[in-house]
Amino acid sequence: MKTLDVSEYLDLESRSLDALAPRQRILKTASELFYRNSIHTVGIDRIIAESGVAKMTFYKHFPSKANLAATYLRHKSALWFDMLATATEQAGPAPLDRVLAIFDALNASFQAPTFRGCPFVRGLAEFGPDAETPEVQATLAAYFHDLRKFVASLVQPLKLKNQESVVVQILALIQGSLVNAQAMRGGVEPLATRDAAKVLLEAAVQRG
Amino acid sequence: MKTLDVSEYLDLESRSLDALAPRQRILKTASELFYRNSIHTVGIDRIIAESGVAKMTFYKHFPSKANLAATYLRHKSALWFDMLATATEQAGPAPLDRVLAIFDALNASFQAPTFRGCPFVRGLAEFGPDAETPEVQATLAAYFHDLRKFVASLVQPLKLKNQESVVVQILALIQGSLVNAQAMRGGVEPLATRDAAKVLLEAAVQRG
DNA sequence: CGAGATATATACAGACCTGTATGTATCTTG
DNA sequence: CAAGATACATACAGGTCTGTATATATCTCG
Repeated sequence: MKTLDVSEYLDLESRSLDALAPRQRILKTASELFYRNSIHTVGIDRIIAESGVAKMTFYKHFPSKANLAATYLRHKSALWFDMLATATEQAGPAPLDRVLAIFDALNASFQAPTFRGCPFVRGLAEFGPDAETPEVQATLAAYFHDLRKFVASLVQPLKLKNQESVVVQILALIQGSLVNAQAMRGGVEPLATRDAAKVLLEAAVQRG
Repeated sequence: MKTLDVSEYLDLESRSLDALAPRQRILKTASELFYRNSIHTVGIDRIIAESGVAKMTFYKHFPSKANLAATYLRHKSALWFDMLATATEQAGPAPLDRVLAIFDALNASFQAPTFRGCPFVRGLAEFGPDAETPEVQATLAAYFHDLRKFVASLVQPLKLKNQESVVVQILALIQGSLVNAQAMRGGVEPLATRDAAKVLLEAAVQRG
């Protein structure tokens, strides 16, 4: 997992727009618009208008829209991994609890009225393999790589024989619960995927 | 599950382009372009050019691009449910086998070099709640509703106490394995989610 | 054959897109 | 205070987008 400078991203959420420097104001506005709608349906002009910034200022800070999109994704990734680290650490030392804390964190984020699914799955949908935006695609690939590494680091202490399979199962439950929450807002048993992860982990532990 | 006329969609895949009537030719071309890339990044002009059809002919058959997008999604839905029905029926009468057949079908489709993830998850990513395309959004909602009903109909014979939770778990594994396959092409244990479904179903049966 | 439907070719309107050019104001800092 | 960096406002170039208009050709079928 590459280290990432989160200083740029962390307090973007709490501060109000006009208390931020132009670059942060652009990033905050773009982040909300990109996530609420989609990247392709939000134009530079709208981001500039809503962030109250001049066009030249925008292009001084972000050389292209693709670079802004990649920065937005890195921003979301930093926030998400920060939340994951906090949640798993607070869950105590037991590996099982730490993995299950992921699903508690997910369920909490589903409650937000602004929840719109996983930014990275949605990014994959918009920027497929044929898209000519290498920075965006590299950012997406890095996220999925890092998430897998993170889950593996939580599962690793269990010393399971088939660790790779269990990691893939947990990842599937994570992504699947995100899709479920996005596709059927509320009409879904919130604890179901958490319970599933518990059953799978306990079964894997028993098998050794 | 609403009945759907699949006659328009079924043999679209096998026949060559110039053996099809204009409407089918447009739909086949659009389907491939939309799925390989995305809906927003493929323009009407490109679909017209590659399907070898005049612009007026296109707008005679499809009143708008949104209508074509919805038709594309219905096309994908019909193919997918048709494949699911075949796979589950061929799996025999045992409910467990029938559910697991879903994952065998999924793993088979992951092998195709044209695989690009779930068209409906990707559709959600492009057409969020704020998009002004009611036909597309209704088609997406119908798909997720139908998939849930389908899984429920497979689980129902098991007469489980917590059937709703098990259905949600299976759905999460389905969507999660689709995301995994799209995000980490090949670098994933193919049988992991199938095994997970088996463990979860057996545990649920034991609990009654 | 002949008429109506269907498909074709091409041009165009109007809106939106990303990115640049030009010039002015404000803010920081030595 | 003065100078350089930073941000502002506005206009514009060149491209793409969806959808329409106009006129011609081909195909079906009574």
